[in-house]
Amino acid sequence: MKIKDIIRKDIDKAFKTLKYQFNPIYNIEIPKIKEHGDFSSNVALISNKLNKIAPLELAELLREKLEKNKNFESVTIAKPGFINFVISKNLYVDVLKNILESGEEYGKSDFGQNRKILLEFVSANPTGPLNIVSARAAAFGDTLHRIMKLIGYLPTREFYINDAGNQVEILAESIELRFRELLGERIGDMPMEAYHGEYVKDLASKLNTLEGSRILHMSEIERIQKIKKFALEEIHEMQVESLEKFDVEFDSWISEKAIRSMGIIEEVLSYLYESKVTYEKDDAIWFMASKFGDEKDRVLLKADGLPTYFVPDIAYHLTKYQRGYEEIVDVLGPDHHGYIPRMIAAVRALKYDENLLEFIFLQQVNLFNEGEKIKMSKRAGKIVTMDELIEEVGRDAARFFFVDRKPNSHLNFDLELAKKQSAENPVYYCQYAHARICSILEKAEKLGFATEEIDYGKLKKLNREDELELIKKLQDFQEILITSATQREPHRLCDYIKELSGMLHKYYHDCSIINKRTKDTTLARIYLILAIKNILKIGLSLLGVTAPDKMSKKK
RNA sequence: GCGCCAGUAGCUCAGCUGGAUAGAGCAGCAGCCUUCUAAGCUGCGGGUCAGGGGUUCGAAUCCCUUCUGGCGUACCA
Repeated sequence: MKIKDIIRKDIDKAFKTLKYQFNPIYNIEIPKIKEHGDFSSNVALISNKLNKIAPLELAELLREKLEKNKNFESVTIAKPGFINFVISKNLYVDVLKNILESGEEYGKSDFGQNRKILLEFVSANPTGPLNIVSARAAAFGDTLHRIMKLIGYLPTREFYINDAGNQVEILAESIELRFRELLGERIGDMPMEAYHGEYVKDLASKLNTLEGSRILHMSEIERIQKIKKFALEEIHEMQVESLEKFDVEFDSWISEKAIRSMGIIEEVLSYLYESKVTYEKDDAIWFMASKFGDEKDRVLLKADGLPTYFVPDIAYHLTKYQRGYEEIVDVLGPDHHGYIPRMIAAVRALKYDENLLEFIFLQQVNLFNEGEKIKMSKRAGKIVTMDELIEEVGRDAARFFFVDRKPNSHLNFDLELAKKQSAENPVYYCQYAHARICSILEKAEKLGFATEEIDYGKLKKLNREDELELIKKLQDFQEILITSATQREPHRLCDYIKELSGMLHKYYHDCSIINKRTKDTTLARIYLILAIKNILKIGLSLLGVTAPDKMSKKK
């Protein structure tokens, strides 16, 4: 049980003995200032309005009740009506014991109650290599997934492949042009709308190896079909490989083509027709999105009779509901927010619960090189790919860096800086903390301190203020996991790891852990850093970052 | 024009969903290696939380408004 939960229980109990109304939505937090105790609650302030009693008086009544509780060393009240707690050392010891006993399993909980959550992320167009934005999405989504899984949710990672649209046609045509060029034809300049990246040439060349010139003898339709199929497979494989390098896997790949062929589109359309929320105008079929909160109506079927992108997307979202997910999370790029109202409108029209559906926007990634912003354009072929990024800064740094900020903040990434100053990247700071502990443990082992069997009685020896602060920090880990998952803000975990690492580095400097003369204290300290190591390792692995035992020395 | 996101130290960003004296990391300056790795630690300077109103015991956080930046506003996907 978390310390905060223990305190909450005690406060609730104390409150019930008083004859006052109380507001259960109060906070328990770790105050910024040490003088305010280990933990602090605003329960008296919050409940103030429900009663005709001054918050300070109410706090005093509570204090009198809580003071007798053995969980607390002291309970005091402060200014407007805070109640501040200094907790008993037994609670600290319990925290450490718990971490050490659980080992790598620590952090596991049933908080999520096996709720089925769909996480859709990346979902990049199958028209080229994954770019930086996809890399951010991959790191974000995957970490969120790992955290959710650990705390008892049942999350599914899903990638939606837009393999049925116009852009695939254009890709195939681009490849064909490069292919003809390869065989000696003069093609002149590539059309504006074509894909210009080098990978198009690579694909053309591979196509040549596989098929040779015989595909030129096929009919136009047959040929484009052939190239499309080839390109989709190749690019899919390329993307999967990039993701693998990033240590990101998906549980489910859903193809737009498959959705189209499953009859769901027809299902959606006929439902909408029957609900009388469509009409015909200018030879097109429209959905009355404005009746469901969107700013205007949207086209479902174009004048040429083909569905817009919107329709398969509705169908896709329908499958999310039909598959029984209790929370549906779409992680989207910054340029898609305009389409949310229409998707919600569609969900409403289909009579599904829009509250299950949630959108997260990852803001754009601005790449800088030597202080200059790099313009990216997929079609023009000017693009820094995910592979290039991993190549340059490494997987650990890239993953950490992408998760280490709020999702809806823009991300400025200076490649040159990341390369030059890789040693100053926060990820090294955290990894070093882990490696540092390993090296202390190595020394301890050489000196004959056994760590296989832990004598929990020794933990009482931890008395230093920084040691208790460290334990306090450790006990916060589970809560960080929960808020990271429920708020969809895994950057909180990065912050936490950075802070814990900082505390460890400082502790290392202020206190020599191994001291042959005070064996018991040394053992207790070893147990403490073992617990820290455990948390660092778990935390880093949730981020997809390695926790090395050694760092090679900087020269 | 309308909509979404943002605006916090010179730079990059946190700020636990309304708490007490707003914090890190870079960059700058000054120190710390015979010791468990100096990829580290300590100290100093640096702020009108974009501006202005409001809500209340209490606001960087919530509401209104102005300004600035990014993105969106297709019978493209």
